[in-house]
Amino acid sequence: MEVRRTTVRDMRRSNRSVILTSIYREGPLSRQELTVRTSLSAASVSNLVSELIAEGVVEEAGSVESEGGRPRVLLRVSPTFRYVVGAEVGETRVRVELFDLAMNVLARHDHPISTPTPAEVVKHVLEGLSAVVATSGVQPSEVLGLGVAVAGVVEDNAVVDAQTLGWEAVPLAEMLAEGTDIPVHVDNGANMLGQAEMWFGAGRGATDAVVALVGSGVGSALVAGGSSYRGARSSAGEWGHMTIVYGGRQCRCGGLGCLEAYVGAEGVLDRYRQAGGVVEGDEETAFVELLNSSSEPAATIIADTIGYLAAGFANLVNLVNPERIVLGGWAGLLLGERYLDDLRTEVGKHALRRPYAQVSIVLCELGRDAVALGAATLPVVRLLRDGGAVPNRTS
Amino acid sequence: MEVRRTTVRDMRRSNRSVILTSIYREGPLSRQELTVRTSLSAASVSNLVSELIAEGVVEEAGSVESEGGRPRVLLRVSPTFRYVVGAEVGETRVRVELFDLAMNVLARHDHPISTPTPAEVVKHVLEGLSAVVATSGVQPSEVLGLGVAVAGVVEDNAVVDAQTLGWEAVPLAEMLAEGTDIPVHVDNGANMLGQAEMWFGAGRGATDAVVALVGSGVGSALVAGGSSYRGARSSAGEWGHMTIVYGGRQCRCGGLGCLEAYVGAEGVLDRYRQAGGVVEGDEETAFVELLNSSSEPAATIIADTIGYLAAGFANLVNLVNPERIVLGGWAGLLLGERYLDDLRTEVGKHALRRPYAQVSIVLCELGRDAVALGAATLPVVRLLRDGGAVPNRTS
DNA sequence: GCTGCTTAGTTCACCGTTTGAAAGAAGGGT
DNA sequence: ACCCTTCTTTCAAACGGTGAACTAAGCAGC
Repeated sequence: MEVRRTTVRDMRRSNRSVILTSIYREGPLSRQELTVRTSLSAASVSNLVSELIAEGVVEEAGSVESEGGRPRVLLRVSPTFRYVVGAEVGETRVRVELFDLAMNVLARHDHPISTPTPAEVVKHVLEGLSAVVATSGVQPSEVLGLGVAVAGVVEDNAVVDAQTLGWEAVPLAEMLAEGTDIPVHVDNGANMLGQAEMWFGAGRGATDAVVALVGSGVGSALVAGGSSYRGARSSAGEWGHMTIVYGGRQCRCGGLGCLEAYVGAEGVLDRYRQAGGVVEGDEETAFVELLNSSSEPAATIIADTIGYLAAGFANLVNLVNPERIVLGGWAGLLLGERYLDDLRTEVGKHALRRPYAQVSIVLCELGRDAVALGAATLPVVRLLRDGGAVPNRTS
Repeated sequence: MEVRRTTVRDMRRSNRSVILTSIYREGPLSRQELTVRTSLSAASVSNLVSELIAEGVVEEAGSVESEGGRPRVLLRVSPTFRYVVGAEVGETRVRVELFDLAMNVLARHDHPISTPTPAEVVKHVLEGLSAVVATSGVQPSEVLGLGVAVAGVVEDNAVVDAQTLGWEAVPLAEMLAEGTDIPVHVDNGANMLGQAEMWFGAGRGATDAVVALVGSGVGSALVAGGSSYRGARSSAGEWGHMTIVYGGRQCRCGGLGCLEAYVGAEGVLDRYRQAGGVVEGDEETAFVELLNSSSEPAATIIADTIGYLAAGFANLVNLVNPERIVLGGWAGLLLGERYLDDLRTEVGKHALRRPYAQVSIVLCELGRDAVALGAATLPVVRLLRDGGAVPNRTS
């Protein structure tokens, strides 16, 4: 029932946000087009836009001739108004990237890690932040915010639970804030990858979608009504541990018959070995080898994997009725590149006709390096929501 | 990205809506309490409330002494300001009920049906509408709206697909509107039952919940962020056809291993028969008999059913991270009354620890007759959303 | 009954916001 | 030079929320 009062000032902020968001998300637009899209009056658009231009958030970007009359002046969010930094805390590295508001990478900094403590991660992220700011030549005061993606459950900017890192109840944002004046946002890695795909990849234009990530493990990001859905306590989207074979294979989560135990790369290779298959090397090369193998057990395992994955997709289709499912993750991409059509038809066998007919199943476009990009959108989201009002910090 | 402009009049409507909704949902409140809850100024609350009182939407309802000062005057939505009608189009009957705004039933009208055509349903609903209006003595102009619940997928007030009725693409609201001046809303039956539970039953206070309905078939209503989630095209919540045993029992939807094939009453009885159990009578008495049986096969079937249902619940818990799951439907209630604790512990075996710890699993409080009640909330929702502005009709 | 105290609700001048109408600006055509 | 079209800005008017001052309504103590 979260209804909020509105005051006369909220109105202006809200309309600034509407205009700024339109300009940012729907490319260069003229004031005229803005009046149509936002259904604000031309007077208000003019008023608000001139304010945004005066503040430097928006700039004019050429003009386009109209039908016989005065040409329209195009507006865009000034890419260099502010900059944003995204960080990916992975299992093997900490990557920090600095972007302008058009999301061009201006600097990158990687640091290898292995089973790091929170303090180490904080140190590496802050080092990376300093490094990318320094190499890009951007003033620290021009950095709008730092978004950090972590592989774990994140509640209120704190990492509540990150099993792969062995973390529990780590106030990461707070810890980072002690080392920088730049506003810090922390969020879940899968959601950030999903966010990147939704804004810049295969999810563009969709409002109800699922970004399904299949790697060694399996997860997903849910998008409902245009924004990320996190459930009651930020842990929604745990698609990998959905029971799909009641009483089936043991999963590392302790349960039986989880989807992850069948379609996660680890589970797939394990099933392959049990079927007599032989694989060597690290997980990824082994997985590729399996996919390229022409042996009988390999073919069976792959077909079964597609079947299980299809059932997992069908469960999503039935339950949340998305308009689009975006398949990603390194193993998901490897599978999808080869068997996307099979997957689609298999989903049709498990899903209800109507929602199946309404969903399109596509592959991720951005690859797994988009996590930092997704994280960097966090400050941008905030900028757009606040209508271009930037927190004034002393720096 | 559905962002909307705000005008100075939207503001007033929005704030009227905030106040009216608070009064309606959070019981009798004083102006003083409204200023706190809505964070509006006392001046605005006073202003808006006096307008609402002048229009008759809100009325004063006694007063409560405060700590030593002037007593607070309690406000409530006037139960007799307008009336609403809810209709349930079931498989065996059309029930129409008329409520005041406090949702007291003032009149009821039932009509038995069997495999009816759309035209017949329209006729019976309109007859029921006339009947309840007549017997209650309410003026037709005082009826705010008619909500109709149908067992099928409803998109934009039209029944898109109702398999049990054999309907496809039936513009039900339009057809009904030809026979009455009262505004008509049509929606899915499971969602309406969920809505009733969320407002008046076991779902009160929750913002992220699932109402799980187990009868002969299995369905659910999803509630996300305080309002019903319908997915991209209104068919979200098809929980019953989630694959839970890959390659398992044939389901009537055509798929294999759907949850419904294991925990729907039909599926349960079928499994019982296959295990050598003998049951007689109609489905419901047979189901009760099975539950009351002390035979070995019955015990096994029941334990298995709880297990499957738990896995289905766990999938919800993992995927959508609700704060509450409300179990209903006639079979669900029969099971839940006996085995709710077992069910809870079984869910714990299939779900991830964190989201499991955050969810509470409870039983429906309203029984299955609440469908019409839920449908009747549709016009109320609209009234609250519009801040008490009623469509002025000539009647 | 009067006074003082406390809390609830109302009135009013003021500020900020959107808006329609009118005016202005910028191009093309003749 | 003039008119036409289309985009953009200016301006007075209308409207809504707010803080501050004010009124209302109860209680307690004397």
